[in-house]
Amino acid sequence: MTTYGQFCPVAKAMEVLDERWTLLVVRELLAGSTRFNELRRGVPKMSPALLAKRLRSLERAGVVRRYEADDHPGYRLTQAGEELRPLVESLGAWGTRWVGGLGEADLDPHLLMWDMRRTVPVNAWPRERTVVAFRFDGVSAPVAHWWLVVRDGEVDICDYDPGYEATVTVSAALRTLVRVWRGDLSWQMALRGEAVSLDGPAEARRDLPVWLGQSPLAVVPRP
Amino acid sequence: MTTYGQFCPVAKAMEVLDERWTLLVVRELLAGSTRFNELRRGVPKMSPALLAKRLRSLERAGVVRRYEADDHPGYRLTQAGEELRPLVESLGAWGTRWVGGLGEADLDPHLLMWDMRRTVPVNAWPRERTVVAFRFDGVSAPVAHWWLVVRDGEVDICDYDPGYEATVTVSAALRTLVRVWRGDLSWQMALRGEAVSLDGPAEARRDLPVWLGQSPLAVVPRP
DNA sequence: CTGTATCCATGGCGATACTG
DNA sequence: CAGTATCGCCATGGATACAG
Repeated sequence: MTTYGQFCPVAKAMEVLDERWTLLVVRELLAGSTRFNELRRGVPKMSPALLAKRLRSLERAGVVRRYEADDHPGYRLTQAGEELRPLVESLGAWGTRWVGGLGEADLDPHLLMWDMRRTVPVNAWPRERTVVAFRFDGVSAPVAHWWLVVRDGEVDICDYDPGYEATVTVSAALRTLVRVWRGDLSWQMALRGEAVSLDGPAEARRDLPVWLGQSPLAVVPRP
Repeated sequence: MTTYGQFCPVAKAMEVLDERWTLLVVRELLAGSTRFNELRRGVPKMSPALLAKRLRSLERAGVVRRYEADDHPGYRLTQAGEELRPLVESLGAWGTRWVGGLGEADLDPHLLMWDMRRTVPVNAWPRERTVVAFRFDGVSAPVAHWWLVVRDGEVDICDYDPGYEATVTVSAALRTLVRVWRGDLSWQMALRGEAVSLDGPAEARRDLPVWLGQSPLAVVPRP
């Protein structure tokens, strides 16, 4: 941890938080991840060594506590860590409003599916098992096809065919679906312009935008 | 600017903001500084080359706009920059609550005086010229003595005797006065315990805590 | 599954000096 | 006053392999 040589609380806070990846790890913890590899999936481009290092720093700073339960370790936020929620939310709102341009490298389909997995409104889905297949155009084969399976309030994602027939198939450029997810583009506009196309029974096609919804930050008003 | 390879708005925001010093420069701009050397005084440990570099990055990111006026350049926040205010405030509140421990290197008297200069409640001061002298114990000679001069709603600080007689002299360990300023310790407690001693007419001694006040973040409730 | 160990290149950043 | 120019270190962190 490098220091600023200032007593200002903003500077003291940044000494803890300004290192690369730190607030993204906090974001994952705020989203409910606790296990090491669960955290990794939220920050896949971060090396495990660095994640371990950051977790130790955050522990020393009193933001995170490591615990052992059922013979497997886990991490949770302390009260100090939990109180970073408004800060991370501000950051997300600001990023939504003012940092729109996405590079090709930002378009990670795994992260999109992982994000859907944890925020999809399961209560809005049919009670019986429902499978949504995704086909991303212009993405290399191994990550172009994904499946979202919802059953009994449980959500799973696969990058292989789970064997059940898809209720709806969603086809779109990855960039387009990311934009819809972020709220840069509405479901309505995307479907009307055929930037996203759906395949399946009419009723399911009608309901799909409600099933998937959008990222929690999508509601942030744009400048 | 290093990237995270994530479309998440939190990550996109951090790409702009997570580099060392960046949010401290924004803090200075939010506090009203506009000129290059004025900004420098708020981040004295930052090299001018690095400050220039950060200002350019922030300009590219659309957070800051450089302008020319009266033949001298200046910097001001754009709307995107202004909207960082709640974020910086959250950061300050969090730092106040959870990052209390100050190292010796954090105790910079120049920053303390500079911070007072811009937030002192001038309307609470007498109308005639008023001088408060500071004597910091255990600080090397050239920065142990300071003067705060208030007249006609104008505040000035000097590190040399301005020639006018001091209305009140404040003597304290630098750490103590910093703690009072941050709100870690009340004026009342500090004066009662004689951690801070005042010299001057009774009325002025009584009013001094109101004249100086505390940092805006001092009101943040502690855990 | 939960991390460690090691290596290496990059470049960030601190320090200092200097210029229009 | 408002920055540039230059230098060089060392730490950051990316990559990969591996271990309990």
